[in-house]
Amino acid sequence: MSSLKDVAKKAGVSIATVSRVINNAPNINHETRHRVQLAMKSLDYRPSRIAKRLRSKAVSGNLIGVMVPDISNPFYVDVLSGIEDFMLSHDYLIIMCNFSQDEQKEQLYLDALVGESVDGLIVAPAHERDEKIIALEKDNIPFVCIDRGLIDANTDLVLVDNDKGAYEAVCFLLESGYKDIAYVSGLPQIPTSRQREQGYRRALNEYNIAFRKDLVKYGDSRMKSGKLLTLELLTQKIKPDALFTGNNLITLGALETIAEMGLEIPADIAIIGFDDMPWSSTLNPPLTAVRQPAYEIGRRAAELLYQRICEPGRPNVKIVLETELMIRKSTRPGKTKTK
Amino acid sequence: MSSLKDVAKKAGVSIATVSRVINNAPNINHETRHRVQLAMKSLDYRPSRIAKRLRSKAVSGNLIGVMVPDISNPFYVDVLSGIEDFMLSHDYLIIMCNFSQDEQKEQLYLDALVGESVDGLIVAPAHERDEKIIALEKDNIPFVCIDRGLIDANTDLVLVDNDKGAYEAVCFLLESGYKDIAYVSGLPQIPTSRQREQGYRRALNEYNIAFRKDLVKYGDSRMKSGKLLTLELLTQKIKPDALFTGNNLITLGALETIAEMGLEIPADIAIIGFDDMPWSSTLNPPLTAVRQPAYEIGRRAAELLYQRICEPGRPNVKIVLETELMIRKSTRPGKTKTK
DNA sequence: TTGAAAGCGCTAACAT
DNA sequence: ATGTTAGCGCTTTCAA
Repeated sequence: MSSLKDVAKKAGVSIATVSRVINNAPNINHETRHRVQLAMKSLDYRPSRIAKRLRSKAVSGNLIGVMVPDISNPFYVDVLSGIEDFMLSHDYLIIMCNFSQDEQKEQLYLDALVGESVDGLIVAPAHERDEKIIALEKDNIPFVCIDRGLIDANTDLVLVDNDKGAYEAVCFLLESGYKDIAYVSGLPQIPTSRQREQGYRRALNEYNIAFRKDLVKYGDSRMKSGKLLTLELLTQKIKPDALFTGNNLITLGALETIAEMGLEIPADIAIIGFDDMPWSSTLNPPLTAVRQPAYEIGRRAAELLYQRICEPGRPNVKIVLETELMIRKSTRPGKTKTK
Repeated sequence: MSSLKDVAKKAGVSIATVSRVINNAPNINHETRHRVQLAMKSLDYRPSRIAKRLRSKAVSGNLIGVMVPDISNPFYVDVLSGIEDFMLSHDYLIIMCNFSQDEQKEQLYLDALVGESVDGLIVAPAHERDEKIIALEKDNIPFVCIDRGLIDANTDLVLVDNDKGAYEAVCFLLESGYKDIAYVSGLPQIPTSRQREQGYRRALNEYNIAFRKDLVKYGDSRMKSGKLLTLELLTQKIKPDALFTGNNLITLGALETIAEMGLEIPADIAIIGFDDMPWSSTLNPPLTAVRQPAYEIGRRAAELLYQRICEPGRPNVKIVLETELMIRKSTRPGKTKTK
């Protein structure tokens, strides 16, 4: 790899001049610039981003970190796409960290990211009291939270109205005549799990249906958990007639149990999932789901981070995006209030 | 952020000594080491990975780049997981680059990656004559290819026997009595697309079924393309009675068209997809698919890269993993040779 | 066992 | 309009 020095020598100028043409500073002789550019071409010069970052951290090092809890979750994949699209167009690279909802792994990654002198972070905190994330403020490294807010810190934040999304889904179920609606939750320490439960309860309440403990099951937020929890639900004495599943992976797991038990949707059991997926309509039957604008979340978060990097002092902003209930066929039609 | 200098001052030693305890060099006074460690703790010291990388590129900079053509494809997500799991345990960070099968984007990323002085790359080349990748050899940066080999270069390579996987799938279709089997392909310049077509043709040949041009459709490798191509296929004069789809996204698209046309699987049309997905069994009906060990591919590739970083001179190795036909319900049973 | 100092590739004063 | 130079935080001789 050739360096500034090599280019300078070849072009017969000082390294400062080369640096100037690279960052196209004003006041450069036209002919000089040309000569330098030629030298760069012929040497196949590519600037060292790390040297640049090491030298001047004020200015863009063009690298950010993204911490997601689960890369196998299509939701986060879409978020990542949104982040990547925005960042690429600003010459930023992304270090992807998949911390698997494991706080030790999270800390490992955080330290490494700091060591890389990233310009900023986009993070889905493990939970709302995640001091490891809060600590970033002390280190003065810009970050924006996605999906999950921090309780003791005022930060940039992009998420969705989980309570409302859940509320609408459960109301829809209730209006369709379902009464024994179960909620298959993810990890209760994750804010979204609880906000969605809140919406669920709010809907029940509104329709004067008593909340029943045995109809809510907590697990981790993965497919296997959804599968197991659903099995529990469908084999206990009081069986639900409808399932509200806490995220897309849980939904998939639930679907598997339902299929294995030979149950029909919606004849035997109805289901609405939180998170829509590109293939939701190809499921059996097409799945009714609460759609989060995942790509948009990512894109907005990236925008916010970029702004903050450029202008560290600006006030924090919280962006709440809307969910959308995608009504398909996993629920029996009809507004019959009688079950 | 505190630096070596800060720690050195606090511990009352030179920065060289601090560096030594960090890299636990031999010959350090026990008491000194302790003092330094204390200082590091109290200052919350985290080493600058970029300074390290800048200084000594021979030794591990602990950063690699991964270039995938499509992060929305669950196959690559699994590959990424495999890479990440291995690399994390070796203190490596991953810069994720999603080049979207766009060669300009690919070049952009490649340059940036070189600028980051990554220790190595894991790449799925855009096609088998991708000179941008081959050029990495000149720059002396280690890389291993996944999923797609390079034709003019001898490299480390991890992939699957695509020909065989396709062959088995199509044979299975043939044995089940299907005769007009279509192949919904991805981009023909991608080696896997062609290898899978090869397997398809080989099977046809074996069963004395003439290859028919109008039963093979090429598109890009995304869901929409699968959807469109399938629509073409199912509305043309000679309709196929079975579909062999070139990758998971294409499969999903095909499924969508089939559903929209109100066709039943396998009664009206059979389908086998290349690539299995975690939710294949929850599809309607459970999808028969050619499973690639994606996670394993990633893991092996990471291993290979790590080895090569440690021992640049070792001979190239090519790892060919086996596919597995996951027989489920998207195909009509029976060995009837009569259609 | 420890320290001093050079230098990795770059930017940003400061000179000229 | 261009050159000189001092670092950024680290590793690594070379000395002591």
